[in-house]
Amino acid sequence: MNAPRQRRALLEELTMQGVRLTPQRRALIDTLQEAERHLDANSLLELARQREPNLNRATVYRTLELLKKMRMIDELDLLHLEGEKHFYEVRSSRDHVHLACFHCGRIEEFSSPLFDELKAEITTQNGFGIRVVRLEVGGVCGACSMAREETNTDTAAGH
Amino acid sequence: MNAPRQRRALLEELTMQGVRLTPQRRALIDTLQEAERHLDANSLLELARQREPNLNRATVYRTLELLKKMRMIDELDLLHLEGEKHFYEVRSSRDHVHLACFHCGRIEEFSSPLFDELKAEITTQNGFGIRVVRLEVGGVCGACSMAREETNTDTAAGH
DNA sequence: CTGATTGCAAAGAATTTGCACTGCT
DNA sequence: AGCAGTGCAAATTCTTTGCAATCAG
Repeated sequence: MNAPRQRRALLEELTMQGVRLTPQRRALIDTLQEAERHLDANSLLELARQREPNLNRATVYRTLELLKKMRMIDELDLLHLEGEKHFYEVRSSRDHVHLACFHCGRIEEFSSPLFDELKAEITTQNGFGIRVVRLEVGGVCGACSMAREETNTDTAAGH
Repeated sequence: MNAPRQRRALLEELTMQGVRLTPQRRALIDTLQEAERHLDANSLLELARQREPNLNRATVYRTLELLKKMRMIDELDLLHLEGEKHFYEVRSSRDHVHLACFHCGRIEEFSSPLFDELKAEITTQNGFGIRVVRLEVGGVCGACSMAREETNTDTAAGH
């Protein structure tokens, strides 16, 4: 019972800001909020069309731009694991690191007090007013590196 | 007396890895290393052509790909401050944050022990083998936010 | 000598834009 | 009713690719 509340909040926030609520936008926002993975523009289009068949690709980009500007979503690249697309996620209460595994392609999220401290440091030491933070890490995830070690016990070529 | 030494190191590293050293690659690597700002593929092409006029755009991309794979350069987006280009920098000894000012467009670099600790935490807590780290922060830099405050003392709209 | 590297030109992927029409508030 | 929002199709921007010619080691 959490997602519906959050969704309403987003939609309300938009109307409060004087943004018109069209069926297209509703479909896009609902889709973004219910997504279980990070969506790129194209997947978002396809998924949102299941709710609102009358939805154009250009509208997707325009809406993403809008939501980005209103700081309701964050844009990620996930280190270009697949092509040059961007991925989007609804802004959560807490910034987190994205760990992208080059091997299996999985994305882990990780938040830590150290991250928050680092942000605080940036603000105080540089007088920098943070609006967006994007921390992406690429490498080999725990599961994959274990799998690799097993494979490599006989070859002795550990990487 | 530092840059030349570093340059030799990069070129040597490449030959050691059995990579052929063409004039084109030399020009690209020299240009990257002597650059005072973050270069995108197109600026890199233009600058490197001053050294090696016989240099094609495709070669630029292929070389960047090579250097990325060999972990000699890092790729940045700088939060798409201008278009969707990528920017490149020679890997330095220490990872650092990129602070991109939405107002004046300047890029500040910032490194901190906290950042290193955070990376260590990612390794130990997640068993994640880090290969690339990209931390990009967007907002308003110190200089610009001071300038804004002055402008806003009479309007009282402090953001 | 020979396979890696390049140039060229064309293709591709992702995103943006101009304009007439539509529909939210 | 009026203007923000949309669809459509064309344009842009950035990057990749196939293939023949070239060159580094």
